[in-house]
Amino acid sequence: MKSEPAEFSIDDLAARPGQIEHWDGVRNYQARNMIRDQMKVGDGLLFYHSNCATPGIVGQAEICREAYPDFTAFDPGHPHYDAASSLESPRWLMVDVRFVRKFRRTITLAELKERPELAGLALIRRGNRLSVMPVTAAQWRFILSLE
DNA sequence: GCCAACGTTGGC
DNA sequence: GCCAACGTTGGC
Repeated sequence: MKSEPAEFSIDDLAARPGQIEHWDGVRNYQARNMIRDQMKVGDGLLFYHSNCATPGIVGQAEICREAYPDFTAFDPGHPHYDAASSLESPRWLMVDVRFVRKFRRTITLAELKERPELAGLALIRRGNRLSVMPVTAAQWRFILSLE
């Protein structure tokens, strides 16, 4: 799962009460469907810092609440407001995530790209800008071994 | 700041 | 349904 560290970093997550935060702001249908259909309590996730000096994977968290309406879409004053989403028929969903650990170092995007074992990783496939992407068990293990 | 690679919008 | 215009993402 991607986040711009200037907006919300892994350190921000670690500093939250209970080290839990709702993952709001996903406004892409493909990403929403993954949130809705695939994320289960206890699933691990890799926390990726995007749009920053050193983009890369910085740590690990886990899903602690399954999909529910993204309430930031209901607030006209919120940057993620969407008039087409309502309490009765919510268009956008989010999960809650819990901090697990921060890596000793950032596993950089450049490094991920040069590893043949990760050639199929959704994150590095051309043009993939989704904020939420799947990781296979083998990719997961390999990425953790890089730390 | 540039620009590729998207996704969305809306006229037709 | 097509597609041009536009907006966004995000690496570099």
